[in-house]
Amino acid sequence: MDIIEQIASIPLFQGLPRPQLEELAMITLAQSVQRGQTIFAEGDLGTGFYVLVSGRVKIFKLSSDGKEQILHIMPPAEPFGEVAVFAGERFPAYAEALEDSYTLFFPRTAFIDLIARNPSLALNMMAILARRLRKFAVMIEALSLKEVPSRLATHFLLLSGQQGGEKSLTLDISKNQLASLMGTIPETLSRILSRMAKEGLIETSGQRLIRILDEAGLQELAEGERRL
Amino acid sequence: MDIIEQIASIPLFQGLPRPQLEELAMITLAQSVQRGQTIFAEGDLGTGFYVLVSGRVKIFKLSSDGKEQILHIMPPAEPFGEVAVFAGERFPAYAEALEDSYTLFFPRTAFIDLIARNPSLALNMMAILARRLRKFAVMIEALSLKEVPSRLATHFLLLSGQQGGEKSLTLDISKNQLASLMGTIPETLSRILSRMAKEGLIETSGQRLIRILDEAGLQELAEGERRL
DNA sequence: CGTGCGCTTGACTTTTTTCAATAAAGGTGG
DNA sequence: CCACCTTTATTGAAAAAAGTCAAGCGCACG
Repeated sequence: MDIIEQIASIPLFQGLPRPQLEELAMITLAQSVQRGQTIFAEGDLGTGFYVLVSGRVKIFKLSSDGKEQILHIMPPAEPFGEVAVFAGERFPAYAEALEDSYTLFFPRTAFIDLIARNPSLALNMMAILARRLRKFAVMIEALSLKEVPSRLATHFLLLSGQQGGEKSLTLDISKNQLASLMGTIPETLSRILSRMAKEGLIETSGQRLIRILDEAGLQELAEGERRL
Repeated sequence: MDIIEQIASIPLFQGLPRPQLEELAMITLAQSVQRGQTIFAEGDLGTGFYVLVSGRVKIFKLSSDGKEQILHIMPPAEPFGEVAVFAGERFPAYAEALEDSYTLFFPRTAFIDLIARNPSLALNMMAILARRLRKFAVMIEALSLKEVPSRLATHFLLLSGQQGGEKSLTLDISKNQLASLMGTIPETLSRILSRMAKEGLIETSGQRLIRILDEAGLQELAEGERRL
């Protein structure tokens, strides 16, 4: 697949006329990154942003004692690092490839220039930023209002919802990473999972498969009306 | 002050040519809200967004058991509710006036229309969204990485930094609300404040004045290198 | 077939919350 | 301006939740 096609298939660029896609292709830098490799670090100069074409990337913050808090796990087709382009010059978090990945890099100035000439691109971009804000608001609520079992139940229900009500969930990250995403540590996560299983809410098979057995029960947990 | 001047003084609309300011003024709805009054509720249809002209507004989420998590305290000149305009049709949180306030309301369709014709407005809007994302990322980090004393220390240092290194801070919200902002409860906040005072890190006078006595000590707390 | 990393489990400590009672502040109306 | 009343803040004791440290298991990978 050539670069223009790749660009055209990114939701962010949906609706852009052909000539501007070509223009984008001219300024794009294709980049392969290996699993575990850092794409950018917090504080780095943000001279542009990335779009993930294939693979998976985690965006995270690091505390002074080295613990990491995952902010996003980026699936393909999502832009990342774009906040630096609009809000300031420095990246506010780290980005690291979880798998061998392939990204496109868009330099800041050329991109801003393009936006200035293309309202539909601007609207796409704003929709993406707004959606992300919404997701963060949910995360903040979850982190601060609820205990870990509630957060976890919320997360499972959300995943299940995203997968069309599917009762069998495949975690796409390790439990260590899930713990970080939930704002806790692996030990606590592990204990809570086994308590959930003991109460017949879920069933785990292998280390990445989770089956929801009692959706209503999880719902109660999520809302704090029940405890383990 | 007439509406056009009010609009022109809002950073979001910086750089808009006069005719478009006039256009905006035509579609704007001025609105007074009293302290304690709800401006919109989570789930309400977002037919537009607001800009705060005077007063203060809190944006918050409510858990099923009624506890609230404050997401923002909006100062004058800031837009709010704009996420609904770009990401979907429903407001993702509640907005309530903390003081008697005065807002301008901008209907969604007319605003999107204007953006489509005005790149600089689009860029302003993106900068605001991006800045907000950045702030949320910091909040998520704080909520999940640190214990309450660290979060509080971080918050004080941040406030002090915003006020140009000023050592005397005036809280612009009640301690109940500060507790919610820190993701904890008033009792815990109260205990931690008194421990901070006992250790000579801060000094409180009245219920809204805090003086930083030992900045380096707060710094250590914030970074988890010290405990109370 | 062993080594390593991720995951689990147990005992213990620390932190935070809960519940309840009291104290202080701020605003209101006399 | 004061007394009252509501709201907001503080404090104590006990319970619960989460984190730390340490040890052990198991599966994947070389």
